[in-house]
Amino acid sequence: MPEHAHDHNHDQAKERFFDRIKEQGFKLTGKRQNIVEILLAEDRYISAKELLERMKEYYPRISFDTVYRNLHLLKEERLIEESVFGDGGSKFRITCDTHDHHHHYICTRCGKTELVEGCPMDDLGLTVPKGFHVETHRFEIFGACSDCS
Amino acid sequence: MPEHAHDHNHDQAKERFFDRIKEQGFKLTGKRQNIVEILLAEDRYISAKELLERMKEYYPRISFDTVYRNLHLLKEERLIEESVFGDGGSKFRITCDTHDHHHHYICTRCGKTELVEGCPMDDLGLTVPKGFHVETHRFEIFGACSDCS
DNA sequence: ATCAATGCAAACCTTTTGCACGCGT
DNA sequence: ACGCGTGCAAAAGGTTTGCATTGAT
Repeated sequence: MPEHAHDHNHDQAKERFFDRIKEQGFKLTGKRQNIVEILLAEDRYISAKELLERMKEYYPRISFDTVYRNLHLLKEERLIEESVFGDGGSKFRITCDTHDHHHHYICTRCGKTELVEGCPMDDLGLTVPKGFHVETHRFEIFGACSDCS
Repeated sequence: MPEHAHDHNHDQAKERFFDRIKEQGFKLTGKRQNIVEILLAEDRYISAKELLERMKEYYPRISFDTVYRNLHLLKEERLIEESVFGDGGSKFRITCDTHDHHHHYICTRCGKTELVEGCPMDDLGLTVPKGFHVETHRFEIFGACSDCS
């Protein structure tokens, strides 16, 4: 893959996210663009706090409420994913649109992720207890990535 | 199983938990006993808030700090388990000592659990990414139990 | 021009901490 | 008697909300 191909894919992905926002009837504001850009460039789980700090570069007056409101909106639209880390705080990452349903290896140091192959709900041959109605599940593998080891 | 057998097992289990606390050099205070008793009787995930309310029956002056301090201690000693629910708040349940490592079906309404047979880390045949050092994992299945459906 | 999005401030909820007193050992 | 455990009060941290203003369409 040529070196500039990555940036091209990156821009393509960005436009796809922007289109999704507009299609859903939400305004494509600078802050929303900025959130998508940051999450897309980082490609890892980052906290609302870190996101806020990064956004202050372009929007010095931005505050937590705007960040959270947009994160909730983007999550509703399934453009980003949320995970509650060990310390109880949430972090967010851009949705990997390469796969539909998936799970992650998550680096607890830097938030970087790798896809898990398969899903325990499909592959584990589970016997769901009688009368139990499954709604959601959570499968996450935490540890240190190769860079952070 | 005769009707009183359950209570007998229950008392046996209770004593085992109390012994564990003493063995580790911690004082067996009334509040610690009460927490174990409540969690043992409930046999489901309950929040610090609910626990506090229940304990007020016996200890009207008890406050959150004591509840949390004891929950942390009991969790350190692996006598209880913690799970972060969808709303971001933690809930706690007595450790099922019947199995060592395990996962749960968890009712999001009442907190009741059922054991999951097997563990995705063992049974999924995972190929851990090169350089990734696995430390912990989380696998939980949420839904409505037969009582709450 | 319209109505959603934002900034500000304040509230909210869960959880944690410092300190002096009380209780299990 | 000793020192951990507890209550109180206050703070911390992350997240949410009401309201007036700004800005994308």
